[in-house]
Amino acid sequence: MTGPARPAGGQRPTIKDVAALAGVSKGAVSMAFNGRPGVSDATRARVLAAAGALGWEPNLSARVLSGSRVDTVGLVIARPARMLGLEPFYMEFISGIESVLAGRDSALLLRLVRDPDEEIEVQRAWWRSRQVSGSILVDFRRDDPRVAELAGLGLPAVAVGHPSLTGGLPAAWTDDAAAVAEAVRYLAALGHRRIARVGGAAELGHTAIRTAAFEAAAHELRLEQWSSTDTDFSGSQGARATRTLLASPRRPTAILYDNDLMAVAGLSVAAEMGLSVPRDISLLAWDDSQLCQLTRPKLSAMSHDVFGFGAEVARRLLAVLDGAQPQTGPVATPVLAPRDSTAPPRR
Amino acid sequence: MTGPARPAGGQRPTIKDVAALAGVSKGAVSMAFNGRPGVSDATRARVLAAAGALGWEPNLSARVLSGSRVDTVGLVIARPARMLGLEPFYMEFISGIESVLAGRDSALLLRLVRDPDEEIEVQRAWWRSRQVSGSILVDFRRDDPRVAELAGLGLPAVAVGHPSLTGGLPAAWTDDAAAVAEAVRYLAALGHRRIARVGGAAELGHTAIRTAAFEAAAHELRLEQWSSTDTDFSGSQGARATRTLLASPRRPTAILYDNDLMAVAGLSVAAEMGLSVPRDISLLAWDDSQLCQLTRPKLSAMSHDVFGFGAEVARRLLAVLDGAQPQTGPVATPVLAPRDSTAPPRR
DNA sequence: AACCAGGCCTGTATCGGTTCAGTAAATACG
DNA sequence: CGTATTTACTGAACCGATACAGGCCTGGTT
Repeated sequence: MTGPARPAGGQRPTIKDVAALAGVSKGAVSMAFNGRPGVSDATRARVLAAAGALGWEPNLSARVLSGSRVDTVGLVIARPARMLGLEPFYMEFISGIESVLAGRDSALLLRLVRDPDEEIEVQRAWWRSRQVSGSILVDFRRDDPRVAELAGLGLPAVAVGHPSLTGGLPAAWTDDAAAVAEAVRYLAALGHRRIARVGGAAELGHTAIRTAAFEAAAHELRLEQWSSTDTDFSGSQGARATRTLLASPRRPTAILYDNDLMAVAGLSVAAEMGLSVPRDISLLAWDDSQLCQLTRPKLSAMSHDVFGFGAEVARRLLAVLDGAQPQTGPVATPVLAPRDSTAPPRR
Repeated sequence: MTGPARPAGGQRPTIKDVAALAGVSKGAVSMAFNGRPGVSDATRARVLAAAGALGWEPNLSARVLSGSRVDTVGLVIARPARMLGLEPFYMEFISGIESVLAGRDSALLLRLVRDPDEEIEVQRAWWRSRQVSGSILVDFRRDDPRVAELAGLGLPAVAVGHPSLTGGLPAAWTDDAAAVAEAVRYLAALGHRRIARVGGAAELGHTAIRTAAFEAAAHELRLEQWSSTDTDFSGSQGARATRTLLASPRRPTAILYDNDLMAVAGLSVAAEMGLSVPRDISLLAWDDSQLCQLTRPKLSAMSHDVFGFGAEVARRLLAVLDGAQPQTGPVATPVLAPRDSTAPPRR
């Protein structure tokens, strides 16, 4: 006994089936289901019952096609896959984005690519084919080609990065310059006069910003010696850079890292070279993921709320999609979380 | 001087605009653009030129609606956000999935939720509204409600988990039982007679499988003493479990962990308690992300190719979507990567 | 010269929704 | 009680693509 209302196996029901079962027109089903006025309470109830019975949910494509707003947010990350696995940053950032999107029935379309040009291709295709209603852009470079390209496209976007990098796009960023300055001042206040920094990827704009801020702070505090090295953010390069620093004739007494992972690597290099942390060398991490509290000694770090950062970025993008005035501004500045890997230098 | 072919600001061109510019009908544009026969080479060239000039890309929704196959793959991860940030596993797994999807112009729709019931809701909505053409399911539990639910829906899926957990769904898994057995045999061969295990989340099926395999191996090898503790995979719980173990009167001489993070945590607990690794206690990690090589001593680990695992799962799902016979079977078994955290026990 | 076969292209139906003008019935008003 | 207003709903147009039946050439056969 096959009910005529339920189409044959595998077939998903359409609005027509629901309309037939409820004994109304397609239009009425649409109004009822979307909570629009124009149908009586009784009819609305009948429609919802019919939809429930058939397990009907409006076809998203059809909905989008007929002009409804549906928010799918795009995120493209352009870093080598191997590098991503270990970066706690992104997963937490994504979690934050999701926490906001979930409440709005929006979804995150994620794509990992190799380089910025490929990202542009993806963003362009997504936008033109209407797969996304807006995008979140990360990892800006100096003179980032995405700025002009995406602005030209008209793709609504929120950029994660300092305005000096993100052009006219609505942006959100952490004040890394201030954070670096705080970090250096803290180390200097402990008495350190020779401070090194193991930075991130040279091509990324925020690395340059931090490097400049580091130099400025070093000058201002009249440090005896300082240096910045660039890496690819990986643990192995962090280790290598640390090894070089610690093997130099007048080695630094403190090192500032651009992420947690490299600081962890630095910790074992110090051990490997027979140096005690923080007695012989102070280490200061960046991001402050859980990792920092799992090492021995626990890592002091510049700490920020990555989850909240992601959430805020998502909120701003949704606001843009709602047609609100784009909000551009910094989010909370990373603050120092002093733990056991920093101390005054031995004299 | 506004060309009539280019619609006003912000408006994305449609197939109609392209047709007009190329001086042909919509149908011809469709054929030309999709490489179908029925148009002359000259016309095809004109159409492609027009499309390029306008920056036209077919509207995905319209395409899907009119019956074309477009693959969007869904992935829902049901774990607390805080736990995800530090799990290198997922990012690498996702990278692997992406590496395959990218070649097929498919995208990954990602959603993070709190619990399996919420996941079912999401999957159901995605499928019914045709947002995804298939899904990848992870983190199976005993009697997982998703099996029946999604099979009933008819959602094409590939399950990541042992068939004893994934019901009739096409599945891919690592042979954790064999890997645990190898781990225990290795430790026993080194001379360890008291071995403990710090396991993952009790509710996850693969944790149960590993626990059972651990017990079986312990029996088989007539170990003097063994125990398994469950955790939530977090570093802090890994540390706590380790502390308890090492503080017990007849403490184990070797500990096997269910992920890298907890092993790292274990390492610092050992240090904190004045125990030397591997002289006083051997530690063996699981997954073998980059992290294992950044600690001191370097962590021995059960190593597997998470990136490749993700890629294989994606390949199997795409095969299912292509209508091929679903492929169910294990992927490569984790193998031992001995490093510096395991050694014969002190006598 | 008449006919047929392809090749190339147009026109229209279709997918599954939303929207809106229009209509019929119910209610309000004078 | 007749007319204006409101409410509840229908039917058709439309979104932007694809698919397919059919029309018009051109060239080859008989």
